[in-house]
Amino acid sequence: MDAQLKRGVLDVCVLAAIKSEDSYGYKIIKDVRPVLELSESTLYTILKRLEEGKMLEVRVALHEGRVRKYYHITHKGLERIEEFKNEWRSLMAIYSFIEKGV
Amino acid sequence: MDAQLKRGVLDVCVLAAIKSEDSYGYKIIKDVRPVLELSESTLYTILKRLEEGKMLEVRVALHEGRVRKYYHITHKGLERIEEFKNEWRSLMAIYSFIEKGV
DNA sequence: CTTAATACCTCGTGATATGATGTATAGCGT
DNA sequence: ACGCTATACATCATATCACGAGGTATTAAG
Repeated sequence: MDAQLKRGVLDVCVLAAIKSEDSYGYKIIKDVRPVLELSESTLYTILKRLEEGKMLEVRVALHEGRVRKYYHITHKGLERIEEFKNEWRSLMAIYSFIEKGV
Repeated sequence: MDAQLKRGVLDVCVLAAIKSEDSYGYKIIKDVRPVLELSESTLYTILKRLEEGKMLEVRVALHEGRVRKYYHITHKGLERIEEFKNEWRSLMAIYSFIEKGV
């Protein structure tokens, strides 16, 4: 998929991936990949950004000798998802415009 | 609308605006604005990029003493629009993912 | 003469996706 | 013991791109 088109949806996809259950980087990648390819460097950049933006909270845990960072979505993160759903309506209008032309 | 979400659709919107009839910068802005806000600096940047990418061709004309640059879509430009329509299908799948979560 | 509309353009900045690269552990086959 | 793969994290340099700020020039209206 076009890199530019990804930009608007990647953040929200990551939030959606942790919405119903806390998750960690490696698992998020596996969950999101079937619907949208993303690299590790991209994911960890996004997670950091979302944390700075208070969209999620981090909790470190040990799992079979390895460190895992579990991410939990915040109220603000949930709001971001709702905001995207509203933007989707605008996107539908844009699609109509592209289909029909002027 | 979110700046990041725009990135994937702006180019195609401009192409759609000249698809059925040749147009020029100032008019393109007026035509696209109702569906998607864009500034002049953005539009002219996009037009230059699309020209470099052979998506459109330019023709200079005089209109009531003022210079106008008319843009005409190329075969490649039309292909770009079709490509977007395919990407739209992926985008729908992504939307479902965001709605449902994991 | 001033203001608004038409019509073009450039430059610097901030945001951000990604490949390359690095670190470390667990488990499995040979 | 050794190598390989999967798991799991992270950083940095680079390229792309939307946009505000600013610039030039003509026409028409007030």
